[in-house]
Amino acid sequence: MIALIDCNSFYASCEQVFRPDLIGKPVVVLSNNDGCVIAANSEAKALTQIPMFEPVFKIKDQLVKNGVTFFSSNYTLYGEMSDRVMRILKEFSPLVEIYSIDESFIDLSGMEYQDLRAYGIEMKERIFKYTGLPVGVGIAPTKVLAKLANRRAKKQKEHEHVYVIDSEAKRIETLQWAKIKDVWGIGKKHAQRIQETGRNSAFDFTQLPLSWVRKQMTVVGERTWRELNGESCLALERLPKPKKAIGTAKSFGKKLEKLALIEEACSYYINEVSEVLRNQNCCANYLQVFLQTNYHSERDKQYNNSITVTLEVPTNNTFILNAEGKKALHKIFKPGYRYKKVGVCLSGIVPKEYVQTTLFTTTDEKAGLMEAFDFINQKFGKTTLAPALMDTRKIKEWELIKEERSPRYTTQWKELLTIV
DNA sequence: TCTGGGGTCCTAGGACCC
DNA sequence: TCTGGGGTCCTAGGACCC
Repeated sequence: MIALIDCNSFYASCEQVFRPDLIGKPVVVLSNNDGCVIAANSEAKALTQIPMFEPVFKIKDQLVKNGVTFFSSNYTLYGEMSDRVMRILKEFSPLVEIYSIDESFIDLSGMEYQDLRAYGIEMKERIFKYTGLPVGVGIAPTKVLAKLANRRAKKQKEHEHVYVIDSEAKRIETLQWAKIKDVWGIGKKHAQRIQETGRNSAFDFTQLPLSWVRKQMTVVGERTWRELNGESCLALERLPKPKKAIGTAKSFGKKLEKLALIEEACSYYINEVSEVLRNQNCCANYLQVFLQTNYHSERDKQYNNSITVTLEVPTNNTFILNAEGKKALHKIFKPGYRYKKVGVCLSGIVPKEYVQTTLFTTTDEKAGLMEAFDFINQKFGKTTLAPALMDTRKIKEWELIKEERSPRYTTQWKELLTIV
C-alpha cells in the first residue's frame, strides 16, 4: 500500500501558522510580482470563487471588499515548513518520496493487515501538532489510486481528511465518484478527448479498451489506466533524480529597456543556476538565454528571442557561464523594446567526473575557486562574493515586486515571530 | 498600469549509419 | 517490370505535473 500525504492550501496554511488571528478567515497567496493568485484557503475559495492564476488586478477590488488577506509568496518560509513535514513523515515509513513542496508518497508495504485508517489519522494529527499545518491522507494500492483517495479524503467531509482504498468495492466506488479530469496524469486535452467518447467518470475511463488509450494517450496514459485498475506501474523513488535542466526566468518588477539592467538580472540568474548545478556535482554542456517582451500587452511592440550556446568544455563555473551569457544576451538584444523577462537555462547536464576536455584544455585548474566561492557564500550570506556584473551594492531596478511578503519567521533571526 | 515559475516524459519525423 | 532491412541520434512539439 502507498500513502499520499498532501498539505491543504499549503502556502496559505503556512502563512496562517504564524498569524493565528487569520484562522477561519480568507487568505490568498500571490505569485512573483504579485501577479496572480496561486493559493487560496478554503474560506477564500468559498467566499469568492477565485479562479487560480487569475490576474490580481482584475479581482483586487473583490478581494478587498470581502476582507481577504493577501500575501506575496515567501518561498523561504514555505520551503522550510515543507522540510518539517517531510521529516515527520520519515517517522512513519523508511521510504518517503518527496513529490513536491507540499506532498509525499510513502511506502506502507508490509502493513496491509494493520489499521491503515488509524495510521493515517495518526500522521495527520502528529503533523498538525508539530507544525500547525493541516494535511490530507490517501491510502491505496497504487500511486494514481492514492492520489484519488487523497482527493476523496479532502472533498468528502465525513472522511475527516483520511481515506483508504482497501477493497475492490471502495476502488470501484471511488472511480465512479471521481471525474475523469480529476485523475492524476489526465490533463485538459486528454479529458476532453475522453469525454468526446461519452465517458465522464474515472470508472468509465477504466472501461475503455486499452488499445484506444495507448493510441490516444501513449504509454503514459496506459500506465494511468493500469494504475486505476489496481496494477502498480509507478514505483516509489527513494532518491530524487538529478535534474536534466536547471533554469530560471522571472518577470521584472517593471519593464526594462536598457541592456545594462537586463545584463545585471541575467547575471543574477546565472549565478543562481550555476550554484544549483554545483550542488548536484554536475557540469552543463549548453547555456540558453532568452528574452521576452510582455505578450499580454497590445500596445507594446513584441519581440522574443533565445539563443543556445554550446560550451567548449562542460562547466559549472559561474564566471565562465556569466561571460558566455553576456555574449549571448548581446546577440539577441534589440534596442527599442520594453522587456518583461530574461531567462537562462542550463542543459546537457553531465556528472563532473565525466567531463570531456578538448585536446588543448586541461581539467579546470581553478576548480577549487568555485568551492571556496560557495563555502564563503554559505558561511557569510548568499552574495558575499559575486561577479561584478551583478553589482550587489545598489538597489536592483529590475527586482520582483513583493509588497505583502510575510517575515521569514523560521530562517532569519531578525524576523522571528514576536508576541506582544 | 497590472497577467508566475520550474520542471518531466513521450512521439514523430528527419538525417544519418551499415 | 521489379530497388531491403535494421538500426541510432537529434529536435520540435505536445501533454502533463506542482
